[in-house]
Amino acid sequence: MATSMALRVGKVDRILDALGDTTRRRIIRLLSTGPMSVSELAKPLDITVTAVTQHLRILQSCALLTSHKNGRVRMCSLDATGFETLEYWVRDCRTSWERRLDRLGTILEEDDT
Amino acid sequence: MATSMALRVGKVDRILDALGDTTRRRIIRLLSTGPMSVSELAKPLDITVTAVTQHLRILQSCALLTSHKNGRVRMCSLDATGFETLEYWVRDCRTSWERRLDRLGTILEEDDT
DNA sequence: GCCATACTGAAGTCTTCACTTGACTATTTC
DNA sequence: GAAATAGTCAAGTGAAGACTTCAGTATGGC
Repeated sequence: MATSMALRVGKVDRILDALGDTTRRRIIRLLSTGPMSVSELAKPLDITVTAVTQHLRILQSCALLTSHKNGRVRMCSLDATGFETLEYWVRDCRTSWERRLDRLGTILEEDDT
Repeated sequence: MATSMALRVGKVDRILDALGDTTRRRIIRLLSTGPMSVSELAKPLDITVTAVTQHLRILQSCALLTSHKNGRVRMCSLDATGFETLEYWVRDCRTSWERRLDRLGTILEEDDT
């Protein structure tokens, strides 16, 4: 990222930055089948537990994931909070210009490439 | 990205990769107020038109954006298709383990960090 | 207590990808 | 037709960040 970024990024930006990585998406897919520990995640992903921890921190910081440590084992599960935030954004994003289309649809016509 | 990636990525993966960039999100926010040309986008973003074109290609390849060239001017607008795909994914993702929580909620209890 | 297990932290490497520049191809206007 | 405008293409640069390794800190079992 050559752009400034990180300077006052909102919730949604942090969520989309987090989801913009293959490994983190794979973590989410794994967890959608049920809670898993750090090393249980590392195995199928075929990366070190350190790498997993780093991803967990990011996913947790934008409320896509929660974890609680039980003894020496950290158990991870998905967090609805972040997904709800994202869902609202996507819907807003879609409807905002669908409304515009409705308004204009009857008035204008399009030309194609 | 040090991971292999790009080897058989699905629609949603492409969408989330696209949205995982600040500039592309800013393009989407600009377009949510109405269609704009390439150079109209470049101005507020404060990057070259070349850079904008590159982002447009990516956004278009995952159906977040459509454009039609009218003379020498390319007009860009958002495309509902990609956003719908994403909305479904987010919802699925959320509900999949909310159902699990419902099933387990009455049976087990949690312990905290 | 001692060894194994489960994870965390700091520091370094290496790849990807966002952006630029410079040259080129339409279109529009005069 | 020349000049200006709008955009595209190819190639190169720089930085962000996804990994790794190695060392360190709990916790659990013997």
